[in-house]
Amino acid sequence: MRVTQSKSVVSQVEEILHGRIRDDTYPPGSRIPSESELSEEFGVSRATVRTVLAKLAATGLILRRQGDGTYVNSKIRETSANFGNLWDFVNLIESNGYKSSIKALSVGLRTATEQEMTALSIGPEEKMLSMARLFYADAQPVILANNAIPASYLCEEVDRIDGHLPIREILRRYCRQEIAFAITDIRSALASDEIKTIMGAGLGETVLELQLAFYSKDNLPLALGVNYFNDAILRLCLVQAWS
Amino acid sequence: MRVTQSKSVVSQVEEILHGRIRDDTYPPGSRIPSESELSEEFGVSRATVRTVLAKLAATGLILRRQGDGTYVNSKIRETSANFGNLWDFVNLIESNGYKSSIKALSVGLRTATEQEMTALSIGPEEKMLSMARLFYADAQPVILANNAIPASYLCEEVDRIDGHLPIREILRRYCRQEIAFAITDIRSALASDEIKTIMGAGLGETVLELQLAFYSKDNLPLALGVNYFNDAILRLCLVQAWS
DNA sequence: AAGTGGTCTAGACCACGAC
DNA sequence: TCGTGGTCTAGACCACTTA
Repeated sequence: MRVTQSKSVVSQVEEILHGRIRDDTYPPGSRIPSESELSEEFGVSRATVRTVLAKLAATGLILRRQGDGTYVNSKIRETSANFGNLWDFVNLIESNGYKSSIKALSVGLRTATEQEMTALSIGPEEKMLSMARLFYADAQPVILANNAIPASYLCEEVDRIDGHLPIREILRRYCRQEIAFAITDIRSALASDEIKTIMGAGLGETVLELQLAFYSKDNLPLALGVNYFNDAILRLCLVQAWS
Repeated sequence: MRVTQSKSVVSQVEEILHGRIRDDTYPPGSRIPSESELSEEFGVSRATVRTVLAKLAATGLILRRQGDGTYVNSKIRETSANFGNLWDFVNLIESNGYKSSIKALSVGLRTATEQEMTALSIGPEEKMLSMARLFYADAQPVILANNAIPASYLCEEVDRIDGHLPIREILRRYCRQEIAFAITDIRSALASDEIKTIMGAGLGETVLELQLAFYSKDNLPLALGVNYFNDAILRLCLVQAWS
């Protein structure tokens, strides 16, 4: 396998090894080649290989034992949610074993709420781009996602916006902004009548409420979100790994 | 500041920089010295400095901009929970601005439940060390934590166990096992009467239920936990950062 | 004793942003 | 243009596990 210059060497090697774990070239519980063997195979330095293996170990996908070797974690399915892709709902739904789809309920401008004015440090005259979307697991609605972006960030007309895109992609395309970090509050809540109507049968008495704030590298607040999550159907699953 | 050989150079530099952010030597929003300046100050290579800065950036504590510099993230309080220490409840309670304390409700042996036998791949004759503990924020109980460890892992007498220690420390001291990774399911639930009785006033209708499984580097399941979390009082807050 | 991962160095070159 | 962070290399030495 040769490595080209278009993407970074690290991310290329990462994709290859990730793929080998996914397709059982390296089966669960098995030992994968040593750092020196991998660095020789890919024609890269051992430091580069170590960077990749450290990333995979951080997600819990592999376990490393000094003096012994590196093993594929048999307790973690490749598909299971981990911290990095946790709020990637499409991925989350599919890793729960369903087919995912998105329905855009509404996309449009409105005035900012009190809460938004505080969180985004904007004035009362400022408009917000507000989006409501419903994520389905097979035919069952499981996540109601409300997101809002200050309209001043928009570089394009509102009616050109594709309501099916993830928030990260919307900010990238229509605002030319990149998310650097996000802060999430996780709460439990009683399912309101409105949510029960929208989410339909298969909803328990309670839902998970995820309150999100997205920021740029310049510490600029880019967007706010409130997501209602039907945890009777979907598992919200986190993996933590320590070195 | 000289660096000794007792701990790793990386962790020493990390502690120093972390401390400087905590005590406002590097105030929120300010630019911190460049990689070369830091490597010169500490007498370590630039690679070592980069390892430290990558760790801090992964927790969202600093923001790095190529061609510009490295800045202290003003949106993240040093004390706020991040992924690495998320299930460190003492830390979590104190980062919410309370004084934390722990009450051990019960510590003892019992037979394994069906669920535990499946999750731990053990037989019906196997005993479990079961612990119930209550975490307080000031005088208010906020987390009810139930943990169970297969009794076969124990190296010491049950009555010598200190019920106030965190699960990681209990496994270390009394079982000589180290946690390598953990899998958590987050759910919302109605507060049962039993929980209402234990947690008392200040509890909402719903609670967060955190179901945990801890594993060793050998992929051995070490312990299971079910935690009930009063999210009316305590914020469960996650920070994610992308490179 | 041999092989594994863990730590650290010194230096090269590149991409990007501010001035 | 200059200084910043981003990427990658080659190699040294150590700690640990296994045989």
